[in-house]
Amino acid sequence: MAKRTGQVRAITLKQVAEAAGVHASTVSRALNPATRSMVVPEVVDRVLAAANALGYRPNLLAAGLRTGRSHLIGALVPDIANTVFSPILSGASDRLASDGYSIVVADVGTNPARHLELANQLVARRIDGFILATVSRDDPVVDFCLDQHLPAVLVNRAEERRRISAVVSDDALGMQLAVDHLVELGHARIGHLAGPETISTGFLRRKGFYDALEVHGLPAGDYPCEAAAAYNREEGAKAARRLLDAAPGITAIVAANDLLALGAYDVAAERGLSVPGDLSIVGHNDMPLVDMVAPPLTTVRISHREIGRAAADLLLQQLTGGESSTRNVVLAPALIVRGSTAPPRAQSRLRNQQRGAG
Amino acid sequence: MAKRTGQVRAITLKQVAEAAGVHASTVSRALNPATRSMVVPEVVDRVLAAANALGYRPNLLAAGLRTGRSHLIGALVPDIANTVFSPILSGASDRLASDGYSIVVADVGTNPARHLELANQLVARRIDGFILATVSRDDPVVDFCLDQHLPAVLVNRAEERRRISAVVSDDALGMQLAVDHLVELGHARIGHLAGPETISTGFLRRKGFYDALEVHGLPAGDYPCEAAAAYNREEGAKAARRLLDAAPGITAIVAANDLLALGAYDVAAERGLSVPGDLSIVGHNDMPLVDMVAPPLTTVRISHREIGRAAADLLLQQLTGGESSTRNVVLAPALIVRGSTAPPRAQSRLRNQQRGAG
DNA sequence: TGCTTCTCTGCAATCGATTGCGAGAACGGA
DNA sequence: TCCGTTCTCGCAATCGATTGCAGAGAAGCA
Repeated sequence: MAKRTGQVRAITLKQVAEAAGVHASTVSRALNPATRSMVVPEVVDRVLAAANALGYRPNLLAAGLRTGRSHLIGALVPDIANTVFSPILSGASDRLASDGYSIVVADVGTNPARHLELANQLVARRIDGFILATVSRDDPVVDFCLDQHLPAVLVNRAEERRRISAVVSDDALGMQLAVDHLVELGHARIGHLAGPETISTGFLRRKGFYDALEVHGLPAGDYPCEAAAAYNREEGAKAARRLLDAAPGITAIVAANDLLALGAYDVAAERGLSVPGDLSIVGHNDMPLVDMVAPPLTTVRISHREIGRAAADLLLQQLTGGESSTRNVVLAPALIVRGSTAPPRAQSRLRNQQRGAG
Repeated sequence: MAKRTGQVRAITLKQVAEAAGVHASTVSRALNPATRSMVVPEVVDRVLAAANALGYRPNLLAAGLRTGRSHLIGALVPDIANTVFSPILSGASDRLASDGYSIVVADVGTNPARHLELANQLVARRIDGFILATVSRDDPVVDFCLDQHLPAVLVNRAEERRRISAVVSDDALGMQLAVDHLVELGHARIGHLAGPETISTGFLRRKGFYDALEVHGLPAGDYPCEAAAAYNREEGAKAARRLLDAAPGITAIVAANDLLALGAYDVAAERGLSVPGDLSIVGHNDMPLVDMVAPPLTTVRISHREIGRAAADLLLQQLTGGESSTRNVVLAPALIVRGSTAPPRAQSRLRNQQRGAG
């Protein structure tokens, strides 16, 4: 008697048509606001009533097959669980949902060979567009989208030749804010804990850091910089050790990312350096909970949710308006001053090192 | 000359058939491992060669329409950006991807009216199954899935009548571990900072807390408990204030969630109570970075990624094996002892309060 | 050789919605 | 009354892959 398995059979257009006493094509037109004017109001009412009574829901697979538009957006992210990417997804999903689009997420991981494979899989699903949150500076998926004329928007990273629209945080401004803040506090010897060169933010923030120091006329010889192999605490700590070894005179570190900054915290603790007494540290991103660490991290805040929303906006414009001119949306970050930065103490670093060694 | 808009037209089955000199149905059979045996190897090779040469990718929309299986899984989560749900998604996505399934995420937010609406939208996409990460104890979507015979798996919460498979952490065990640890340290007056009663984890952890105290034969009168209105720091702080006001004698707090625990940190700081000297605090979940706060939080670790993976497993079994017996997978949490718990100091709370007030 | 049984492949229907085209009704003007 | 428009609506093709059915040919058997 009861169905053992398999869903309840859904109501189809044809059944609504039968119930309303009209042809399926009429139902289709009556239900679509764009074509509703082709049907007399009386019939529209009858169709709507029948559709409601039966609880009709159009089969989006069938509609997608016919129209070529699936109303699905593919999102390629390196890691869904990353606190940078998940708010981006959330913001984009929010914006897209209000226009009837859904997001299919593909966690591409770090293996670049998988990128194209997963992109192809999404194309096989006939997704209408891509949100590319992948991070590497030269990404084959970008060319892939260009070749196939697939609508796409980059987030967190712009395409150097500006062939694809992008939404990014102003990394140069972010670094400028960080450096300005430290210079104002009196720091003159500032080091940079960079992200990987192959990742766009790693590259751009490093450049931003140099440019920012330039503005203050600080001497080129005092720009120590070490790049971490990955954006995590362990690699941040390793790079921080190299940085402090290579440039023991620095009184402040600007990190390319909060996790790197926390790696620097670990190293400071190792070496008996107090933060911010002996060493000021600035992060980037304002991840959740960095206001709770000891000391609370001064960092550059980026609204990732906003980035996601803006990316969705750009994509929708491409999809609906046919707006095809590529453009970059640059969102301004803000410096959040907390407890990890303070004026430098003269000689304090040395004193502490001795105390730590004793 | 160049296409102004619209994607490059994709290769279809028919084109492959033409190139291989066979009928489309033969191509379909040759490409599908399950039906490949119906085609002679020589033809299979020819078809595969043609498909590869043309770069053929089957249109999953068309296949889904015909077969009724979209190979899409819908995930309903309250907040994609939440550090609890994003690893669940990540784990599930990982597991599903290896079987050719993709995840469509729907951020349902807190508005329960939207739940059914979004669920319906996903059904219209002909998703093959649901992963329900929604949190409220009575969720209309559960009945919806049952009514429509839609395969579904709950995560982080079981269905009381066991009508749907679920993957959960053992909340009772988690609370037992926390309480055991505190009792071992010498605490006798322990309070509970509970989650909202309407949320399943809030309810179950509270129950687990009571049961755990019972095991140690601790008197019923000493079970102070205050429930937060939501799982966040602010509400956690409010509830912690109520808890400390109502039961000033407690020397330890077991929180239902890390964020609530951090709210308790804020209140401890407000009142001049040192953690763990005057007050030990235990969290739940082991969110990223809680090892970096001051003091590092002792908490019950749940592997949310593992939960996601297990949920995907259960769902795939339902989808492919036809395994329809509902079952609950219970994952064991682990206590991670860090710096926020210590033996109670006799009278220390009082002393500190006086010092704080002075 | 004649008959059955298999094996392989092609034919055509099908999934459900959309849409170009044309038929018929309604209407206005002469 | 007749003709040309305009407005509604139905017909049927279409999107691209899957699959039940049947037919062609080969193989097996007497």
